[in-house]
Amino acid sequence: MSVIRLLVLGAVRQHGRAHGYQVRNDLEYWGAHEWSNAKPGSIYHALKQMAKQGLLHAHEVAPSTAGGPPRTEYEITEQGTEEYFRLVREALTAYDQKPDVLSAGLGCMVDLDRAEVLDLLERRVRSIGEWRRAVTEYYTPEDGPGQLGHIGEIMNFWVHSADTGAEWTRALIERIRGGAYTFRGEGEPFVGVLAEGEENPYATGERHPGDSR
Amino acid sequence: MSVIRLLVLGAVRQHGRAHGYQVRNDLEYWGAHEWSNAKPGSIYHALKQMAKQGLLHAHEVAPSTAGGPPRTEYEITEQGTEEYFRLVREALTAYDQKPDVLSAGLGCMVDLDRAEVLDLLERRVRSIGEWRRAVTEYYTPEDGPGQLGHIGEIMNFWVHSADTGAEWTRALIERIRGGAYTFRGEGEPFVGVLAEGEENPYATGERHPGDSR
DNA sequence: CTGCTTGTAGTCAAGTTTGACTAGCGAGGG
DNA sequence: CCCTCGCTAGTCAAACTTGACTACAAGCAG
Repeated sequence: MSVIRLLVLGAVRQHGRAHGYQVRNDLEYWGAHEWSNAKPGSIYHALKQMAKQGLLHAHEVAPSTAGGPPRTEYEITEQGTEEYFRLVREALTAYDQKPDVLSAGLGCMVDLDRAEVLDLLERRVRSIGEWRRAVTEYYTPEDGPGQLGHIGEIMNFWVHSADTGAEWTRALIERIRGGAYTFRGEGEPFVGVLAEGEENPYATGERHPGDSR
Repeated sequence: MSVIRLLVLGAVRQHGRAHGYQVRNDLEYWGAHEWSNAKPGSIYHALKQMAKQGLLHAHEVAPSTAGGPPRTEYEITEQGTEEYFRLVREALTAYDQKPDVLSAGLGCMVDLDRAEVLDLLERRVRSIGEWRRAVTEYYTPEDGPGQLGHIGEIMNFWVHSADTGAEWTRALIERIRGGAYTFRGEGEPFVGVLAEGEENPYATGERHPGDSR
């Protein structure tokens, strides 16, 4: 499960056709540089790699309109779209303690039907429950939990995270069931990418890592 | 902040002298393969890299006593010990939304004084608070939070994680203040590594990734 | 005593991530 | 007019991670 791939596919897909810098800006707009490893190097690498694997189609394109080196534009292929949906579904369902995966899934969930998202999130809650049961059974010695010493705090922390994660997911399910947000097939979708030249209202003000000095 | 480095340094340090497979087993004992990227490749790589950097001293040692290729034993150097403490402190203090970092910090916290750990955890709570303030101010548009659409759920999720994380940390502080666990200088330390040949009671039963088939 | 499985110990190539670096263009100051 | 700054757009080497693979020894089934 690569978060970067999911995010990049999602960004390219919403644009129809996008170059690397656009993707990079979208991810910043989503705040992805804060909660995932969405750095320029990773983004450009993911684009190239997925183009090589046929998930994206690369158009070698004109020298950029606004200075800088020539840029390549990408379009998502049918295969890429399939992979995209597979990744979104997985991100919403699987509990792997990686918060970035869920975050990315949340950003992309409106590309699915409301009903399916609800189903996936229900699954998520169940899978958290199963995980919790497995862990607590496994790491609870017969002679009481004291055996583990401070190492037990690690287990305690996991379990706490799982519980609060499940609780949050249930609340999200209620919000979505209650009609929040606009999902696939429900009319005008929420615009989650920046148009060409549009400025990012959530720009961090931090310098781009690519900038020298 | 490399979790692997922290874990590996911690394991080698507790043993005094350890070879790769021992470290690998300790990390499994701690459950680290579940909540971090502690795979054999990463572990051996970290050992070699840190040896190259002078954090560990490598003894090219006899062919293994129990089959398999000859093994190298490692000892932590003074520089490595410094780095170890730096990493533990950082892991306990910094809030970077990476649960594996905190987990590793918890596993190693007893190598510090009780008072210092309490101080570090208090800082952690404060730093979560600051982070929360920054995020909520930043990502709350003037015209109400509805602006963000479903993207707002990502922020919501972060903030929820931060809040429950702070709550858990406060509870941990209380447990430690209340006398739980044995910290540095408080007598017989909890044995957190497996002796040579000791079996791991928490072995996953899953096959080692290194095993063929 | 042959072949098969299990356990010990580690290597390797391929893929990914990181952080620093390059390079073109326009705006604005001096 | 020249020079620097900041923005656009991307590259690159070095480090790290992954998952599959190697190799040796002991146990044991037939």
